[in-house]
Amino acid sequence: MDNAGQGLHARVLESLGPEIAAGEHRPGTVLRTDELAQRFDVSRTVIREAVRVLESMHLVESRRRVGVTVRATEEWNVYDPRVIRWRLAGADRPRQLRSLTVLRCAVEPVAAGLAARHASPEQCAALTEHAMGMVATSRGQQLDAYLVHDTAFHKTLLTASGNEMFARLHEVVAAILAGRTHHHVMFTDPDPAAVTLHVQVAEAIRTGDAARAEELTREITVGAMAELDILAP
Amino acid sequence: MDNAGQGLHARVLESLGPEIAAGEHRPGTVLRTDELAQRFDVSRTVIREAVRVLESMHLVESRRRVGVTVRATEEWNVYDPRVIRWRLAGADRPRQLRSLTVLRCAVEPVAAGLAARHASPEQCAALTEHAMGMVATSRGQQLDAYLVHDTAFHKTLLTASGNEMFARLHEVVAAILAGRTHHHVMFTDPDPAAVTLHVQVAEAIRTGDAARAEELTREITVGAMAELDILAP
DNA sequence: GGGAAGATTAAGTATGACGTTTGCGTCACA
DNA sequence: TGTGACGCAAACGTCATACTTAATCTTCCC
Repeated sequence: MDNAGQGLHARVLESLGPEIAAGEHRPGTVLRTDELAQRFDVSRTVIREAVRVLESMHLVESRRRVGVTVRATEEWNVYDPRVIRWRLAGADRPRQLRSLTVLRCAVEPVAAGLAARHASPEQCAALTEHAMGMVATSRGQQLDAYLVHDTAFHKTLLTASGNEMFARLHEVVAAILAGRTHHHVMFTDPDPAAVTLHVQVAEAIRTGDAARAEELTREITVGAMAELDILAP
Repeated sequence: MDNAGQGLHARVLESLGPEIAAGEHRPGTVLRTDELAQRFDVSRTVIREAVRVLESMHLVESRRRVGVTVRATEEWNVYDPRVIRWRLAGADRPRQLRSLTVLRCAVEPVAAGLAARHASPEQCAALTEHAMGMVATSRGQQLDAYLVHDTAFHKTLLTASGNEMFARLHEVVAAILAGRTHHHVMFTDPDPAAVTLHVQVAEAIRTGDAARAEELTREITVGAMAELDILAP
Protein backbone atom coordinates (compact mmCIF):
# COMPACT_ATOMS: atom_id res chain seq x y z
CA MET A 1 0.00 0.00 0.00
CA ASP A 2 1.03 3.59 -0.58
CA ASN A 3 -0.54 4.87 2.59
CA ALA A 4 2.42 7.19 2.90
CA GLY A 5 0.30 10.27 2.22
CA GLN A 6 1.36 12.99 4.62
CA GLY A 7 -0.94 13.29 7.52
CA LEU A 8 -3.19 10.90 9.33
CA HIS A 9 -6.30 11.91 7.43
CA ALA A 10 -4.56 10.99 4.18
CA ARG A 11 -3.68 7.61 5.63
CA VAL A 12 -7.27 7.00 6.63
CA LEU A 13 -8.42 8.17 3.21
CA GLU A 14 -6.12 5.80 1.38
CA SER A 15 -7.53 2.92 3.38
CA LEU A 16 -11.19 3.79 3.51
CA GLY A 17 -11.45 5.15 -0.04
CA PRO A 18 -10.31 2.01 -1.84
CA GLU A 19 -12.48 -0.12 0.43
CA ILE A 20 -15.58 1.79 -0.59
CA ALA A 21 -14.59 2.17 -4.23
CA ALA A 22 -13.94 -1.54 -4.44
CA GLY A 23 -17.42 -2.24 -3.14
CA GLU A 24 -16.34 -3.82 0.13
CA HIS A 25 -19.04 -1.80 1.84
CA ARG A 26 -22.36 -2.26 0.07
CA PRO A 27 -24.27 0.93 -0.72
CA GLY A 28 -26.42 1.82 2.23
CA THR A 29 -23.89 0.59 4.76
CA VAL A 30 -23.46 2.97 7.64
CA LEU A 31 -20.12 3.71 9.21
CA ARG A 32 -19.86 5.47 12.56
CA THR A 33 -17.17 8.05 13.12
CA ASP A 34 -16.46 6.72 16.59
CA GLU A 35 -15.91 3.21 15.31
CA LEU A 36 -13.66 4.48 12.53
CA ALA A 37 -11.69 6.53 15.02
CA GLN A 38 -11.20 3.41 17.11
CA ARG A 39 -10.36 1.24 14.15
CA PHE A 40 -7.68 3.57 12.78
CA ASP A 41 -6.58 4.64 16.24
CA VAL A 42 -6.94 8.32 15.50
CA SER A 43 -9.11 11.08 16.87
CA ARG A 44 -12.59 11.76 15.62
CA THR A 45 -11.32 15.01 14.10
CA VAL A 46 -9.08 13.12 11.71
CA ILE A 47 -11.90 10.80 10.72
CA ARG A 48 -14.18 13.74 10.10
CA GLU A 49 -11.71 15.33 7.70
CA ALA A 50 -11.34 12.10 5.76
CA VAL A 51 -15.10 11.68 5.66
CA ARG A 52 -15.47 15.22 4.32
CA VAL A 53 -13.26 14.31 1.37
CA LEU A 54 -15.14 11.08 0.71
CA GLU A 55 -18.33 13.08 0.91
CA SER A 56 -17.02 15.57 -1.64
CA MET A 57 -16.42 12.63 -3.97
CA HIS A 58 -20.02 11.59 -3.41
CA LEU A 59 -18.81 8.21 -2.20
CA VAL A 60 -20.60 8.66 1.12
CA GLU A 61 -23.19 10.85 2.72
CA SER A 62 -22.94 12.05 6.29
CA ARG A 63 -26.15 12.68 8.19
CA ARG A 64 -26.83 13.47 11.79
CA ARG A 65 -28.15 10.77 13.99
CA VAL A 66 -27.66 8.28 11.14
CA GLY A 67 -23.97 8.05 10.42
CA VAL A 68 -21.84 7.96 7.31
CA THR A 69 -23.81 6.17 4.60
CA VAL A 70 -22.17 4.63 1.53
CA ARG A 71 -23.82 5.99 -1.60
CA ALA A 72 -24.86 4.07 -4.72
CA THR A 73 -22.25 3.71 -7.44
CA GLU A 74 -24.26 5.88 -9.83
CA GLU A 75 -23.77 8.87 -7.57
CA TRP A 76 -19.98 8.69 -7.32
CA ASN A 77 -17.84 11.38 -8.89
CA VAL A 78 -16.33 8.92 -11.34
CA TYR A 79 -14.13 11.59 -12.89
CA ASP A 80 -12.21 12.18 -9.68
CA PRO A 81 -8.68 10.89 -10.33
CA ARG A 82 -8.54 9.22 -6.96
CA VAL A 83 -11.85 7.46 -7.47
CA ILE A 84 -10.61 6.24 -10.83
CA ARG A 85 -7.38 4.99 -9.27
CA TRP A 86 -9.18 3.25 -6.41
CA ARG A 87 -11.64 1.55 -8.71
CA LEU A 88 -8.92 0.40 -11.05
CA ALA A 89 -7.21 -1.18 -8.06
CA GLY A 90 -10.36 -3.02 -7.05
CA ALA A 91 -12.57 -5.83 -8.16
CA ASP A 92 -14.46 -4.32 -11.09
CA ARG A 93 -11.29 -3.20 -12.74
CA PRO A 94 -12.21 -4.72 -16.13
CA ARG A 95 -15.56 -2.94 -16.26
CA GLN A 96 -13.93 0.34 -15.29
CA LEU A 97 -11.23 -0.08 -17.89
CA ARG A 98 -13.86 -0.56 -20.58
CA SER A 99 -15.80 2.53 -19.53
CA LEU A 100 -12.68 4.64 -19.60
CA THR A 101 -11.56 3.24 -22.94
CA VAL A 102 -14.89 4.09 -24.56
CA LEU A 103 -14.62 7.60 -23.17
CA ARG A 104 -11.11 7.87 -24.48
CA CYS A 105 -12.20 6.72 -27.92
CA ALA A 106 -14.83 9.40 -28.05
CA VAL A 107 -12.51 12.17 -26.97
CA GLU A 108 -9.06 11.52 -28.33
CA PRO A 109 -9.81 11.71 -32.07
CA VAL A 110 -11.53 15.06 -31.58
CA ALA A 111 -8.63 16.23 -29.46
CA ALA A 112 -6.23 15.25 -32.24
CA GLY A 113 -8.22 17.30 -34.72
CA LEU A 114 -8.05 20.31 -32.44
CA ALA A 115 -4.36 19.73 -31.82
CA ALA A 116 -3.73 19.94 -35.56
CA ARG A 117 -4.99 23.50 -35.37
CA HIS A 118 -3.65 24.68 -32.06
CA ALA A 119 -0.46 22.75 -31.34
CA SER A 120 2.60 24.92 -30.76
CA PRO A 121 5.87 24.14 -32.54
CA GLU A 122 7.22 22.83 -29.24
CA GLN A 123 4.28 20.49 -28.87
CA CYS A 124 4.65 19.28 -32.45
CA ALA A 125 8.30 18.57 -31.76
CA ALA A 126 7.43 16.69 -28.59
CA LEU A 127 4.85 14.59 -30.41
CA THR A 128 7.34 13.65 -33.10
CA GLU A 129 9.99 12.92 -30.52
CA HIS A 130 7.79 10.59 -28.53
CA ALA A 131 6.50 8.88 -31.68
CA MET A 132 10.11 8.24 -32.62
CA GLY A 133 10.76 6.98 -29.13
CA MET A 134 7.92 4.52 -29.55
CA VAL A 135 9.46 3.30 -32.79
CA ALA A 136 12.82 2.88 -31.13
CA THR A 137 11.44 0.89 -28.21
CA SER A 138 8.81 -1.12 -30.07
CA ARG A 139 11.00 -4.16 -30.45
CA GLY A 140 12.91 -6.34 -28.05
CA GLN A 141 10.65 -6.38 -24.98
CA GLN A 142 11.31 -2.79 -23.95
CA LEU A 143 7.73 -2.52 -22.79
CA ASP A 144 8.35 -0.10 -19.95
CA ALA A 145 10.32 2.34 -22.06
CA TYR A 146 7.68 2.07 -24.75
CA LEU A 147 4.96 2.86 -22.21
CA VAL A 148 6.75 6.03 -21.16
CA HIS A 149 6.79 7.37 -24.71
CA ASP A 150 3.25 6.22 -25.41
CA THR A 151 1.94 7.95 -22.31
CA ALA A 152 3.87 11.15 -23.02
CA PHE A 153 2.63 11.15 -26.62
CA HIS A 154 -1.01 11.04 -25.63
CA LYS A 155 -0.57 13.53 -22.82
CA THR A 156 1.02 15.99 -25.24
CA LEU A 157 -1.71 15.39 -27.77
CA LEU A 158 -4.50 16.03 -25.28
CA THR A 159 -2.79 19.13 -23.94
CA ALA A 160 -2.13 20.45 -27.44
CA SER A 161 -5.85 20.36 -28.16
CA GLY A 162 -6.06 23.56 -26.18
CA ASN A 163 -9.16 22.31 -24.36
CA GLU A 164 -8.67 22.02 -20.63
CA MET A 165 -11.34 19.33 -20.27
CA PHE A 166 -9.51 17.16 -22.76
CA ALA A 167 -6.15 17.94 -21.23
CA ARG A 168 -7.25 16.72 -17.82
CA LEU A 169 -8.10 13.31 -19.29
CA HIS A 170 -4.43 12.51 -19.74
CA GLU A 171 -4.48 10.71 -16.42
CA VAL A 172 -7.26 8.50 -17.70
CA VAL A 173 -5.34 7.62 -20.83
CA ALA A 174 -2.22 7.03 -18.77
CA ALA A 175 -4.15 4.64 -16.55
CA ILE A 176 -5.47 2.78 -19.57
CA LEU A 177 -2.06 2.43 -21.17
CA ALA A 178 -0.43 1.37 -17.92
CA GLY A 179 -3.21 -1.09 -17.30
CA ARG A 180 -2.71 -2.68 -20.68
CA THR A 181 1.01 -3.07 -20.23
CA HIS A 182 0.93 -4.38 -16.70
CA HIS A 183 -2.21 -6.51 -16.61
CA HIS A 184 -3.47 -7.21 -20.07
CA VAL A 185 -1.99 -9.83 -22.33
CA MET A 186 0.91 -7.85 -23.68
CA PHE A 187 3.84 -10.14 -23.44
CA THR A 188 4.66 -9.54 -27.07
CA ASP A 189 5.97 -6.36 -28.62
CA PRO A 190 3.46 -3.64 -29.54
CA ASP A 191 1.58 -3.88 -32.82
CA PRO A 192 3.82 -2.33 -35.52
CA ALA A 193 0.77 -0.89 -37.25
CA ALA A 194 -0.18 1.04 -34.11
CA VAL A 195 3.34 2.43 -33.83
CA THR A 196 3.20 3.62 -37.42
CA LEU A 197 -0.14 5.29 -36.76
CA HIS A 198 1.38 7.33 -33.95
CA VAL A 199 4.11 8.58 -36.26
CA GLN A 200 1.52 9.50 -38.84
CA VAL A 201 -0.62 11.32 -36.28
CA ALA A 202 2.36 13.40 -35.23
CA GLU A 203 2.97 14.20 -38.87
CA ALA A 204 -0.65 15.15 -39.53
CA ILE A 205 -0.73 17.46 -36.53
CA ARG A 206 2.55 19.05 -37.56
CA THR A 207 1.21 19.79 -41.03
CA GLY A 208 -2.09 21.01 -39.65
CA ASP A 209 -4.17 18.33 -41.32
CA ALA A 210 -7.01 18.13 -38.81
CA ALA A 211 -9.21 15.66 -40.67
CA ARG A 212 -6.33 13.26 -41.15
CA ALA A 213 -5.15 13.59 -37.55
CA GLU A 214 -8.64 12.81 -36.33
CA GLU A 215 -9.10 9.83 -38.59
CA LEU A 216 -5.71 8.32 -37.79
CA THR A 217 -6.28 8.76 -34.07
CA ARG A 218 -9.63 7.09 -34.46
CA GLU A 219 -7.83 4.09 -35.90
CA ILE A 220 -5.59 3.98 -32.85
CA THR A 221 -8.51 4.11 -30.46
CA VAL A 222 -10.50 1.54 -32.41
CA GLY A 223 -7.52 -0.73 -31.99
CA ALA A 224 -7.50 -0.03 -28.27
CA MET A 225 -11.14 -1.03 -28.05
CA ALA A 226 -10.54 -4.17 -30.06
CA GLU A 227 -7.94 -5.23 -27.50
CA LEU A 228 -10.68 -5.18 -24.87
CA ASP A 229 -13.15 -6.92 -27.17
CA ILE A 230 -15.31 -3.82 -27.41
CA LEU A 231 -16.96 -3.63 -30.80
CA ALA A 232 -16.25 -0.34 -32.51
CA PRO A 233 -19.12 2.17 -32.73
CA MET B 1 -26.41 33.04 -2.82
CA ASP B 2 -27.39 29.51 -1.92
CA ASN B 3 -25.18 29.29 1.11
CA ALA B 4 -27.92 27.29 2.75
CA GLY B 5 -25.88 24.10 2.63
CA GLN B 6 -26.32 22.23 5.88
CA GLY B 7 -23.52 22.82 8.26
CA LEU B 8 -21.05 25.61 8.76
CA HIS B 9 -18.33 23.95 6.71
CA ALA B 10 -20.71 23.88 3.73
CA ARG B 11 -21.39 27.56 4.18
CA VAL B 12 -17.68 28.34 4.22
CA LEU B 13 -17.17 26.12 1.19
CA GLU B 14 -19.87 27.86 -0.81
CA SER B 15 -18.18 31.17 -0.15
CA LEU B 16 -14.53 30.25 -0.47
CA GLY B 17 -14.93 27.85 -3.39
CA PRO B 18 -16.51 30.30 -5.81
CA GLU B 19 -13.99 32.97 -4.82
CA ILE B 20 -11.11 30.74 -5.76
CA ALA B 21 -12.78 29.24 -8.83
CA ALA B 22 -13.57 32.73 -10.09
CA GLY B 23 -9.93 33.67 -9.77
CA GLU B 24 -10.39 36.25 -7.03
CA HIS B 25 -7.35 34.78 -5.32
CA ARG B 26 -4.46 34.55 -7.76
CA PRO B 27 -2.64 31.21 -7.88
CA GLY B 28 0.08 31.22 -5.27
CA THR B 29 -1.93 33.29 -2.82
CA VAL B 30 -1.70 31.95 0.71
CA LEU B 31 -4.66 31.83 3.05
CA ARG B 32 -4.19 31.20 6.75
CA THR B 33 -6.62 28.99 8.62
CA ASP B 34 -6.66 31.38 11.57
CA GLU B 35 -7.58 34.34 9.39
CA LEU B 36 -10.28 32.36 7.63
CA ALA B 37 -11.69 31.26 10.99
CA GLN B 38 -11.82 34.89 12.03
CA ARG B 39 -13.29 36.06 8.74
CA PHE B 40 -16.13 33.54 8.71
CA ASP B 41 -16.54 33.66 12.47
CA VAL B 42 -16.26 29.90 12.88
CA SER B 43 -13.79 27.65 14.62
CA ARG B 44 -10.60 26.46 12.99
CA THR B 45 -12.06 22.94 12.90
CA VAL B 46 -14.75 24.06 10.48
CA ILE B 47 -12.23 25.87 8.30
CA ARG B 48 -10.01 22.81 8.22
CA GLU B 49 -12.84 20.62 6.97
CA ALA B 50 -13.69 23.10 4.22
CA VAL B 51 -10.03 23.33 3.25
CA ARG B 52 -9.81 19.54 3.06
CA VAL B 53 -12.58 19.54 0.48
CA LEU B 54 -10.98 22.34 -1.53
CA GLU B 55 -7.76 20.39 -1.35
CA SER B 56 -9.47 17.27 -2.66
CA MET B 57 -10.61 19.34 -5.64
CA HIS B 58 -7.00 20.40 -6.17
CA LEU B 59 -8.05 24.01 -5.87
CA VAL B 60 -5.63 24.59 -2.99
CA GLU B 61 -2.70 22.91 -1.32
CA SER B 62 -2.17 22.89 2.41
CA ARG B 63 1.39 22.80 3.70
CA ARG B 64 2.88 23.19 7.12
CA ARG B 65 4.54 26.43 8.03
CA VAL B 66 3.26 27.91 4.73
CA GLY B 67 -0.50 27.94 4.80
CA VAL B 68 -3.20 27.14 2.29
CA THR B 69 -1.89 27.94 -1.18
CA VAL B 70 -4.13 28.48 -4.19
CA ARG B 71 -3.10 26.15 -7.01
CA ALA B 72 -2.77 26.93 -10.71
CA THR B 73 -5.88 26.51 -12.85
CA GLU B 74 -4.31 23.64 -14.77
CA GLU B 75 -4.24 21.54 -11.62
CA TRP B 76 -7.91 21.91 -10.70
CA ASN B 77 -10.25 18.94 -10.89
CA VAL B 78 -12.27 20.56 -13.65
CA TYR B 79 -14.66 17.61 -13.80
CA ASP B 80 -15.88 18.11 -10.26
CA PRO B 81 -19.50 19.25 -10.58
CA ARG B 82 -19.03 21.90 -7.95
CA VAL B 83 -15.94 23.32 -9.62
CA ILE B 84 -17.87 23.46 -12.89
CA ARG B 85 -20.75 25.24 -11.19
CA TRP B 86 -18.49 27.73 -9.46
CA ARG B 87 -16.57 28.54 -12.61
CA LEU B 88 -19.74 28.98 -14.61
CA ALA B 89 -20.87 31.48 -12.00
CA GLY B 90 -17.64 33.42 -12.25
CA ALA B 91 -15.77 35.67 -14.60
CA ASP B 92 -14.48 33.26 -17.22
CA ARG B 93 -17.89 31.79 -17.77
CA PRO B 94 -17.69 32.14 -21.60
CA ARG B 95 -14.39 30.28 -21.80
CA GLN B 96 -15.67 27.54 -19.54
CA LEU B 97 -18.86 27.21 -21.55
CA ARG B 98 -16.83 26.71 -24.72
CA SER B 99 -14.62 24.06 -23.16
CA LEU B 100 -17.64 22.15 -21.93
CA THR B 101 -19.43 22.45 -25.25
CA VAL B 102 -16.48 21.04 -27.15
CA LEU B 103 -16.36 18.14 -24.70
CA ARG B 104 -20.06 17.60 -25.13
CA CYS B 105 -19.72 17.58 -28.89
CA ALA B 106 -17.06 14.92 -28.71
CA VAL B 107 -19.03 12.70 -26.37
CA GLU B 108 -22.70 12.99 -27.16
CA PRO B 109 -22.71 11.61 -30.71
CA VAL B 110 -20.82 8.54 -29.55
CA ALA B 111 -23.21 8.20 -26.63
CA ALA B 112 -26.14 8.33 -29.05
CA GLY B 113 -24.62 5.55 -31.10
CA LEU B 114 -24.24 3.40 -28.00
CA ALA B 115 -27.75 4.26 -26.88
CA ALA B 116 -29.12 2.93 -30.16
CA ARG B 117 -27.73 -0.43 -29.12
CA HIS B 118 -28.34 -0.46 -25.40
CA ALA B 119 -31.38 1.69 -24.70
CA SER B 120 -34.20 -0.07 -22.87
CA PRO B 121 -37.78 0.23 -24.12
CA GLU B 122 -38.49 2.55 -21.22
CA GLN B 123 -35.59 4.79 -22.18
CA CYS B 124 -36.72 4.82 -25.81
CA ALA B 125 -40.18 5.85 -24.67
CA ALA B 126 -38.75 8.60 -22.48
CA LEU B 127 -36.65 9.92 -25.36
CA THR B 128 -39.66 10.06 -27.67
CA GLU B 129 -41.77 11.66 -24.96
CA HIS B 130 -39.27 14.43 -24.29
CA ALA B 131 -38.70 15.01 -28.00
CA MET B 132 -42.43 15.44 -28.37
CA GLY B 133 -42.42 17.76 -25.40
CA MET B 134 -39.78 19.85 -27.13
CA VAL B 135 -41.96 20.04 -30.21
CA ALA B 136 -44.95 21.09 -28.14
CA THR B 137 -43.07 23.86 -26.33
CA SER B 138 -40.91 25.08 -29.21
CA ARG B 139 -43.22 27.95 -30.09
CA GLY B 140 -44.67 30.83 -28.19
CA GLN B 141 -41.87 31.75 -25.77
CA GLN B 142 -42.20 28.68 -23.55
CA LEU B 143 -38.44 28.64 -23.10
CA ASP B 144 -38.42 27.27 -19.57
CA ALA B 145 -40.71 24.37 -20.38
CA TYR B 146 -38.65 23.67 -23.48
CA LEU B 147 -35.48 23.62 -21.42
CA VAL B 148 -36.94 21.01 -19.08
CA HIS B 149 -37.63 18.64 -21.95
CA ASP B 150 -34.34 19.37 -23.68
CA THR B 151 -32.39 18.65 -20.50
CA ALA B 152 -34.33 15.47 -19.78
CA PHE B 153 -33.83 14.28 -23.35
CA HIS B 154 -30.07 14.57 -23.20
CA LYS B 155 -29.86 13.11 -19.71
CA THR B 156 -31.82 10.09 -20.87
CA LEU B 157 -29.66 9.76 -23.95
CA LEU B 158 -26.41 9.84 -21.99
CA THR B 159 -27.73 7.38 -19.43
CA ALA B 160 -29.05 5.05 -22.14
CA SER B 161 -25.55 4.79 -23.59
CA GLY B 162 -24.82 2.36 -20.78
CA ASN B 163 -21.48 4.00 -20.10
CA GLU B 164 -21.20 5.47 -16.64
CA MET B 165 -18.62 8.05 -17.68
CA PHE B 166 -20.98 9.38 -20.31
CA ALA B 167 -23.95 9.22 -17.98
CA ARG B 168 -22.25 11.41 -15.42
CA LEU B 169 -21.79 14.16 -18.00
CA HIS B 170 -25.50 14.89 -17.95
CA GLU B 171 -24.84 17.64 -15.44
CA VAL B 172 -22.43 19.25 -17.88
CA VAL B 173 -24.97 19.18 -20.68
CA ALA B 174 -27.64 20.50 -18.33
CA ALA B 175 -25.37 23.39 -17.40
CA ILE B 176 -24.73 24.17 -21.06
CA LEU B 177 -28.40 24.11 -21.97
CA ALA B 178 -29.39 26.18 -18.96
CA GLY B 179 -26.61 28.63 -19.72
CA ARG B 180 -27.81 29.10 -23.26
CA THR B 181 -31.39 29.75 -22.21
CA HIS B 182 -30.61 32.08 -19.35
CA HIS B 183 -27.60 34.01 -20.57
CA HIS B 184 -27.07 33.56 -24.27
CA VAL B 185 -29.06 35.42 -26.87
CA MET B 186 -32.11 33.21 -26.93
CA PHE B 187 -35.01 35.57 -26.87
CA THR B 188 -36.49 33.87 -29.89
CA ASP B 189 -37.98 30.41 -30.06
CA PRO B 190 -35.64 27.43 -30.57
CA ASP B 191 -34.46 26.57 -34.05
CA PRO B 192 -37.14 24.33 -35.63
CA ALA B 193 -34.46 22.31 -37.38
CA ALA B 194 -32.86 21.43 -34.05
CA VAL B 195 -36.21 20.34 -32.65
CA THR B 196 -36.76 18.07 -35.64
CA LEU B 197 -33.31 16.57 -35.16
CA HIS B 198 -34.17 15.56 -31.61
CA VAL B 199 -37.28 13.76 -32.83
CA GLN B 200 -35.22 11.97 -35.45
CA VAL B 201 -32.57 10.98 -32.92
CA ALA B 202 -35.20 9.45 -30.69
CA GLU B 203 -36.51 7.55 -33.69
CA ALA B 204 -33.07 6.34 -34.75
CA ILE B 205 -32.31 5.08 -31.23
CA ARG B 206 -35.69 3.35 -31.03
CA THR B 207 -35.05 1.53 -34.29
CA GLY B 208 -31.49 0.69 -33.28
CA ASP B 209 -29.87 2.62 -36.10
CA ALA B 210 -26.59 3.50 -34.39
CA ALA B 211 -24.90 5.18 -37.33
CA ARG B 212 -27.89 7.41 -37.97
CA ALA B 213 -28.32 8.28 -34.29
CA GLU B 214 -24.67 9.28 -34.10
CA GLU B 215 -24.78 11.38 -37.23
CA LEU B 216 -27.98 13.18 -36.28
CA THR B 217 -26.66 13.91 -32.81
CA ARG B 218 -23.51 15.27 -34.38
CA GLU B 219 -25.64 17.71 -36.28
CA ILE B 220 -27.23 18.85 -33.03
CA THR B 221 -23.90 19.39 -31.35
CA VAL B 222 -22.42 21.14 -34.37
CA GLY B 223 -25.33 23.54 -34.11
CA ALA B 224 -24.58 24.05 -30.43
CA MET B 225 -21.00 24.93 -31.27
CA ALA B 226 -22.08 27.31 -34.00
CA GLU B 227 -24.15 29.21 -31.44
CA LEU B 228 -20.94 29.88 -29.54
CA ASP B 229 -19.03 30.72 -32.72
CA ILE B 230 -16.88 27.62 -32.40
CA LEU B 231 -15.92 26.30 -35.80
CA ALA B 232 -16.85 22.67 -36.20
CA PRO B 233 -14.04 20.10 -36.17
C1' DG C 1 -54.86 2.94 16.38
C1' DG C 2 -52.80 7.24 15.56
C1' DG C 3 -50.43 11.21 16.60
C1' DA C 4 -47.72 14.17 19.47
C1' DA C 5 -44.30 14.96 23.07
C1' DG C 6 -40.13 13.58 24.88
C1' DA C 7 -35.89 10.61 25.14
C1' DT C 8 -31.97 9.02 22.66
C1' DT C 9 -28.26 8.98 19.67
C1' DA C 10 -24.68 10.29 16.65
C1' DA C 11 -22.98 13.88 14.00
C1' DG C 12 -21.75 19.00 14.21
C1' DT C 13 -19.26 22.74 16.51
C1' DA C 14 -16.13 25.10 19.73
C1' DT C 15 -12.06 25.51 22.35
C1' DG C 16 -7.54 25.05 24.09
C1' DA C 17 -3.40 22.68 24.36
C1' DC C 18 0.33 20.43 22.42
C1' DG C 19 3.03 18.20 18.54
C1' DT C 20 5.39 18.48 14.08
C1' DT C 21 7.25 20.19 10.16
C1' DT C 22 9.83 23.47 7.69
C1' DG C 23 10.93 28.15 5.76
C1' DC C 24 14.12 31.40 6.86
C1' DG C 25 17.20 34.19 9.38
C1' DT C 26 21.50 34.19 11.87
C1' DC C 27 26.08 33.26 12.78
C1' DA C 28 30.37 31.06 12.36
C1' DC C 29 33.89 29.46 9.45
C1' DA C 30 36.64 28.93 5.29
C1' DT D 1 32.41 37.24 0.32
C1' DG D 2 30.25 32.98 0.05
C1' DT D 3 28.61 28.82 2.11
C1' DG D 4 27.19 25.79 5.46
C1' DA D 5 25.07 24.41 9.85
C1' DC D 6 22.15 25.59 13.46
C1' DG D 7 18.07 27.00 15.70
C1' DC D 8 13.91 29.73 16.12
C1' DA D 9 9.23 30.37 15.26
C1' DA D 10 5.20 30.26 12.32
C1' DA D 11 1.53 27.62 10.65
C1' DC D 12 -0.63 23.46 10.03
C1' DG D 13 -1.65 18.75 12.32
C1' DT D 14 -3.55 16.15 16.09
C1' DC D 15 -5.99 15.29 20.19
C1' DA D 16 -9.34 15.44 24.16
C1' DT D 17 -13.40 17.22 25.83
C1' DA D 18 -17.58 19.51 26.36
C1' DC D 19 -21.49 21.17 24.42
C1' DT D 20 -25.15 21.76 20.53
C1' DT D 21 -28.26 20.25 17.07
C1' DA D 22 -31.33 17.47 14.73
C1' DA D 23 -33.22 13.02 13.17
C1' DT D 24 -35.12 8.84 14.78
C1' DC D 25 -37.28 5.99 18.08
C1' DT D 26 -40.19 5.31 22.02
C1' DT D 27 -43.78 6.03 24.77
C1' DC D 28 -47.89 7.64 26.25
C1' DC D 29 -52.12 9.90 25.94
C1' DC D 30 -56.22 10.85 23.36
